Order: sequence, then structure tokens, then C-alpha cells
Amino acid sequence: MAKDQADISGGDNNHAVAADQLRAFVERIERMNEEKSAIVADIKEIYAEAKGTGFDSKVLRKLISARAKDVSALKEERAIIGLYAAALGMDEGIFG
Amino acid sequence: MAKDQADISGGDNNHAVAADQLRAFVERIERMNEEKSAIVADIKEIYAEAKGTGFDSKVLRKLISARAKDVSALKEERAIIGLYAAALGMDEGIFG
Amino acid sequence: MAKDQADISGGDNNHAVAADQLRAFVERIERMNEEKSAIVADIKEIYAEAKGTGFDSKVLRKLISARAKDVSALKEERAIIGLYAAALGMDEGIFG
Amino acid sequence: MAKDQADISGGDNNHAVAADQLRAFVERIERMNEEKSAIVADIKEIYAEAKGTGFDSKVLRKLISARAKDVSALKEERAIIGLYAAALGMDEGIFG
DNA sequence: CCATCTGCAAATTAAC
DNA sequence: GTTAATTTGCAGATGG
Repeated sequence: MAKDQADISGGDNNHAVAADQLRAFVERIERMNEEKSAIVADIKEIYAEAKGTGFDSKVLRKLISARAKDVSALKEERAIIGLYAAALGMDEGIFG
Repeated sequence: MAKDQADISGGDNNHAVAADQLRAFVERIERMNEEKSAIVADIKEIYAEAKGTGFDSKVLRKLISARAKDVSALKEERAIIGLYAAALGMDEGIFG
Repeated sequence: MAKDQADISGGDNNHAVAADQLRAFVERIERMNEEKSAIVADIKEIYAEAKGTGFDSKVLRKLISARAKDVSALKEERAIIGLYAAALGMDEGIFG
Repeated sequence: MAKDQADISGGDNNHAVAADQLRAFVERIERMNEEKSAIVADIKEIYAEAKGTGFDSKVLRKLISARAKDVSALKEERAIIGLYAAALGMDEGIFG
């Protein structure tokens, strides 16, 4: 077995070490997943609060996703310009 | 207009108030969305680190999602797929 | 068991009927999947041909996806306008 | 310019030729993309029909994707997950 | 409350 | 082999 390879195949003395490593990774990921779930719950709450204040949450969602898309659309546009510039042998740097 | 209803339509000065409220909600949600993205990126990093240590990240994901689910529900699902497979004369052993 | 429910649970005489139905659905889907794969392969071929003619396939892909996005962006825009119109109690029909 | 290179940059009359070629490639690809979309829609319809007949479409999807894969690879994967689960002291029964 | 549907995340797949 | 892109699958949200 390569030395940079975790051993979980059992039978020999590296077993425990790999199991501990595995457990550590699993715990870290599960901890982060919990944090993520908490944030998702918070976001849901804010939408509910907005709804209670009279805002249509569907419209609000569209608005926010539209704003997010504007940003990614801008990046996309620059990427396309860069590609065409490269295709034409231009210096892409001039676009910032 | 009901007093608990945000004003986003009228022709009076409540416009500004509703607009401020809306802006506040949008900012709060976008802030939380950024936090969520950061966490998702962190999780991705941990998987990468685990992979670098020799663990199979695909297997790791399946393991973690299995831990998040109810054991009896998992067994139940497998049993149903097994029934379908049997109806087709497939090797039922392959499901897990 | 409800009469509109496929029986794959075994043991009784509806077993064979449901198995035949299941097999038919599986075969239809797998047939369509094959067609889809053939089309995907064809598309790949066209890109290769374009590349052989001197076109940068990466640029070509960007061009085509940008054209596709223009169409969906228009639909999205109309959907948003419709939502706002509805929120304001307007007749959406006037937008076409 | 090499003679097998499409001209999308020069200042001469080959412009028109390259533009026509490009247009032709774009049209062919977009045509195929439409066909692909039609097939995808058809597949979706079949799943809906199967669901209407009482089959669980989620299970059906898993079944079909399993059929598309190599059986020994699937068994191998399950065995590895079992090893990981054992390292964590989980109930391995849910994987096998 | 269920069933449909959109939107997001993950897994596969292709390109380099 | 590794990153990037497409596609599939899932979960959450909305409307009946």
C-alpha cells in the first residue's frame, strides 16, 4: 500500500489510525453540515418575516436570484470577451 | 390598506418606507446566502483534504448521507428496489 | 390494494402483470436513453468537425450557450414582469 | 494564415465564408440540441406515466441507472462503504 | 396535507 | 490526471 493512502481495509495495525482519521473527517463534515442547516433555517425565517411584513416571498426570491444572476452574468460576459480576445490574439489584460 | 401590509404600490410617501424595508430584507438574505456559500466551500475543502489523505470522497459522501438518514427507511428503500429488480429477473444482490 | 396501484410485492396473481408493465417501462426508457446518447455523440462529432475546420470549440460552446441563455433570459424576464404585475394587481395579459 | 484555418479575424473577403461556416455549425448544433431536449422531455413523460400506473419513479430511476452500470463495480463500491462503516462502528447491515 | 415544481447541490462526464 | 461543465437527483417551496 502506498504510504499516502489511508488504510481502512482491516487486518493490520494501521487500522485504528485510519479509523480515527476517518472519524475526525466525518465529525468535521457533520459539524459543518449542521451549521449549513442552521443558516438555511435562518434564511427561511427571514423570508417568513418578510412575508409577515407584507412582501410576497415568491417575488422576493425572484428579486434576489435575479441580483445574483446579474453578478454571474457579468463574469460570464467578461469570460466570453476574454475568449474572443484570445481567439483574435489580443491582449486580454486590457479588459481588467 | 391594512396597516400590517407593506406598501409597494401606492402613490404616497409610504413608498420610501416599504423600499427601505425591502432593501433591508434583501441585504439580510444576501448576507446569509454568502455565509451559506462559505460553508459549502469549507465542506468541499474538507472532502478534498480527506481525499488527499487517501479516503475515497465518493464513499465518504455516501457514508455521511447514510448516517443522516433513518436506518429503517434505508432498509425499506433497499427492499423495494430489490422487489423491482426481482420482477425483472435482475441480480438483487447489487443494491445497497 | 388500490386498483390503480402496480403490484410488485409478490405472492399473489397480479405479480406477473406488474412485472410485465415494469419491464415495458424500463425498456421504453432505456430505448430513449440510447437515442439520447446517440444525439449527444452526434453533437460531439459536430464540435470536432468545427474544430477541424479551424473554429475554437470552446468559443463555439460559449456562443451557443449564450444564444440559449438569451432565450431563457427573455422568458425569465417576462415571468418576473408577470409576478410584479400580479403583485400590483395589474392585468398581466397586457404584456403578451 | 494556414489554408485549413477558418478566417474569423482577417480584413479580407474570406470573412463571409468563415461566417457562413460558423452559422452552419451553430445551426446544426442547435438543431441537435432541440432533438435532445425533445427526447429528455419524452423520458420525463414515460416516468410520469409509470408513476401514474403505480410505480415509484425514484426507485425506477435507481433501477435503470443500476442496470447501466457494471455489476461488479457496484458490488465493489458497496464493499468499500461497508469497510468505512465498520471503521466507524456503524451498523453495516444497511449497506449489505 | 399532498402533489407538483422550481432551484440547488452532487455526481458523472468531457476537455485539456 | 485534474479542472471545468453538463446532467441527474434531491430537497424545499408553493398552490390546490
